[in-house]
Amino acid sequence: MARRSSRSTASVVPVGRCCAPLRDVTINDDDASDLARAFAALADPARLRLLSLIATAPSGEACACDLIEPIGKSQPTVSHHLRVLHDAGLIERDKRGIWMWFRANPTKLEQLRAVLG
Amino acid sequence: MARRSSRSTASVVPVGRCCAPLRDVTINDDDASDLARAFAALADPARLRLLSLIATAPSGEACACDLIEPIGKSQPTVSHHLRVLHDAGLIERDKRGIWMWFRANPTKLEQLRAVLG
DNA sequence: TTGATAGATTGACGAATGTCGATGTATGTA
DNA sequence: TACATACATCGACATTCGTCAATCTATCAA
Repeated sequence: MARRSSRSTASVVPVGRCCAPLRDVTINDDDASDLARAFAALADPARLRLLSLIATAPSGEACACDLIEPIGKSQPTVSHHLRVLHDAGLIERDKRGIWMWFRANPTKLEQLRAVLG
Repeated sequence: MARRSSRSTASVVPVGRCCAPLRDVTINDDDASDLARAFAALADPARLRLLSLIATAPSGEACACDLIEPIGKSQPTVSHHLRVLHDAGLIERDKRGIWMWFRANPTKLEQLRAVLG
């Protein structure tokens, strides 16, 4: 689901292209690299907590300002992790006024689920 | 960390304990660390290919001897990656004669799927 | 314009990771 | 016994990663 603004909030990793379940077809090298990047974004406790905090937010989105304290790391560190999640396509972001709002990208999550299926 | 193996085939990370879907309940720090370790095992192209090669093997299992050439890395490197997958609980292993046989652990894969759901 | 606030970026650092050659350890065979 | 094979472990190295203090940029209000 895309964004087409020029200051794009586009993610670095394409969403929804790859792949069949790992057990169905042997994955090739390129797809493996793309997928590995996505899983790498999930390979950190702080990022899993961020994703969970965002995904469980009542409105479906969370402001960065509300994510720093529960994570217990510095603002630059949280900003870095949010960037990694965004680059991996796992979250989308939207600046409104001074605040940056984040929401989970269910399409990407479903893609990863499919690979493990 | 490295419980310097006895001969146990037990995985380091417990299987099937954690967790509810990330979007249902905000994950706590301990569960996030466990999960991050599992996803870290998937965060490398060589390991994803190994897992896929094993999971797509006609008999459901693959010998290490047949995994080195398709990965295109040295024998110690492949051995290392197989160990990481095993420690994460993603594959099981079984030594028969001279050969070490590996198969995917569907329970662990399903656990990770559930977290992303 | 000035000041305050939210968040991103930079630069530096130690820790963790991927890789391979060399070597060690089982297992099977002659 | 001696030797070959399959795999694991060790030691070393370059690269990547997580982290924070300092700094920069954008937005809004007075």
